[in-house]
Amino acid sequence: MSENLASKITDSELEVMKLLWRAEDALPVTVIREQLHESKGWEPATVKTLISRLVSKGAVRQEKRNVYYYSPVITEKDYSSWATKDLITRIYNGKARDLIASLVSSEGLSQDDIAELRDMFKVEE
Amino acid sequence: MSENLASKITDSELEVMKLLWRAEDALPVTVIREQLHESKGWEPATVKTLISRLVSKGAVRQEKRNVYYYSPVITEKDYSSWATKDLITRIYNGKARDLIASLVSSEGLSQDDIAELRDMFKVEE
DNA sequence: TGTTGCAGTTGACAAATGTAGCCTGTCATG
DNA sequence: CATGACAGGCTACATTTGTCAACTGCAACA
Repeated sequence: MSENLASKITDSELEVMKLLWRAEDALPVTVIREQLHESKGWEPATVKTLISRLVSKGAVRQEKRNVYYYSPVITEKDYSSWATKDLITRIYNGKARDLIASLVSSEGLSQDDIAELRDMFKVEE
Repeated sequence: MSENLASKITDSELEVMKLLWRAEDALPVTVIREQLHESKGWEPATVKTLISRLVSKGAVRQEKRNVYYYSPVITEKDYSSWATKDLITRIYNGKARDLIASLVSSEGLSQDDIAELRDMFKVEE
């Protein structure tokens, strides 16, 4: 892993981040816990651990009200940009266009996708 | 991590794979060891461990000559396709075009890249 | 006011990962 | 033939990650 702030978000932690990103506002543990129990079957303790780790890493901020409320520090956009760049660095020798070339060749894209992309690049003049 | 064969290749192991991918032919440990000592400063033992793990995982095949020669089972193309798809699944909600949109917006692509891509999509009719 | 519930904190523990040493047998070389 | 280098196989050990339980204190509620 090329080192960075966003880097250290692990797969499990990412699930928490996704939740926070989707939320309008800061969330109390209660909500996070419930949702991740639903979707992932994680026990309260597990969720608490993940949140704590994210806070230590500076990826999530806690805000004191009656009870702590949590909100993301790292934005989804920042994170996905970072992750993408990381992939490109590690696997495509730093060449973004190699990534796309790979996508285009290996049925990673549907015909629709390709059409859409063609438009995208047309407009993007 | 979405599970798969290629999945289990770790960052360190990937360095070994890259070497094998670049090689025309199967390589003896000697060569692998030397190169990774150069580029990564890894001790012989470390390299041996990585190779062993790759063999157990079925990502690398060993072929007995005087001494074992190693060659990749998983191709670079397969691996990068998998890794890319994995990124898309995990971060872009499975939508490849979101990945590309992200690249286009967040200066992940140079003007040259974009021009090149436009051509790519033109031809790719 | 005593009791119960849960947020926060700490500790735990197995599996995976990064990194590396030791031992043994073989093979080339003196 | 004796010896030294090194391949292969096994072991080791710290750190990270995935999962979770136990303890502690506050706060609501009977």
